[in-house]
Amino acid sequence: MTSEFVKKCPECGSINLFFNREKGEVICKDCGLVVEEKMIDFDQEWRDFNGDEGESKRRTGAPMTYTQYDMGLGTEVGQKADLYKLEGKDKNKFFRLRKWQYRISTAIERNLKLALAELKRVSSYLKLPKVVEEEAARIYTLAVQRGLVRGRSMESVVAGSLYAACRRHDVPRTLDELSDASGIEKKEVGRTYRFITRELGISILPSNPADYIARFASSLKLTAETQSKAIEILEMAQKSELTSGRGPTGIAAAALYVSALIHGEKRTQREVADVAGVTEVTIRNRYKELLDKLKLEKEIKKTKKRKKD
DNA sequence: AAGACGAAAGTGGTTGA
DNA sequence: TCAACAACTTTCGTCTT
Repeated sequence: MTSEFVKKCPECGSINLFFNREKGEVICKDCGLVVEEKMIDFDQEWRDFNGDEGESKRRTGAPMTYTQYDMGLGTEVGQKADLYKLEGKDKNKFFRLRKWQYRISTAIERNLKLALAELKRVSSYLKLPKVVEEEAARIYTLAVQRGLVRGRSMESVVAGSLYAACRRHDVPRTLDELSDASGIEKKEVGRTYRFITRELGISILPSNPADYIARFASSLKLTAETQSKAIEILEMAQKSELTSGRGPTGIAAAALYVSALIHGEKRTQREVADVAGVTEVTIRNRYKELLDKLKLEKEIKKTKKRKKD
């Protein structure tokens, strides 16, 4: 559909891409190829296309975006160099667009400034890495350009963008955490998230339970061994097809719970449930499934015996 | 007394007609 | 657009440690 979100380096296939904010470039960390450039300058206003009608250059997903940027229709509409290239109808269109740009740009600019401030606030509250913040800013900017904010609160779109950025960078935060940090209702965050990812054609892999383990484990002060055991359990669970369709956090929590039992670092279901943001019941269900399919009872009994000694 | 367990009813979201 | 459905939650009573 759209090529605005390059996921892999076309040269070497690496997914290790780096987004340089100042230069507005996406660079492949592995081979150094500039994958995308002139994408977004965050200090620049962008025009809104809502006013355009008919044969307008509405952004409907075709990768025209940056081409239009190159036509000089960004902030500085009306550079002489651009005028030379245009004649007749194009010229009229050019002026029409410039008028719109002028009229709307201040509103967009103000919106973006506010939004990016909010984004920074939430992001730092959640201690998110810089790349995620930048990705979120990029997503948000795209959303604004497409007029996706209309009818939604700015904050919720910010939260949705952040959530999407987290997912894309495998640093998942739960919807609850986003909700808590942004003050937006959980379901609203989820809804906007789905909406903008669909509209922008961003593909997101279903999040991997293993990504949650490290964070949960450290909240629970569990040892590294317990952690890696939990990941082991997760892998086995995945092979037994216990993971598909279930909430990743619940599975991660259950794996941690079991693994803690095995290593004699028992935590209550309540404790684990709290840090994972699920209920005890969910942990119990997952836990039971894990025991059923993965014959882990023995290992747990072993630790129990060892305790007696 | 606290934690673990499980049943039952409710919620919000997805799917397929 | 609506109903069926799966996953998850809430609530509550019972069992175990």
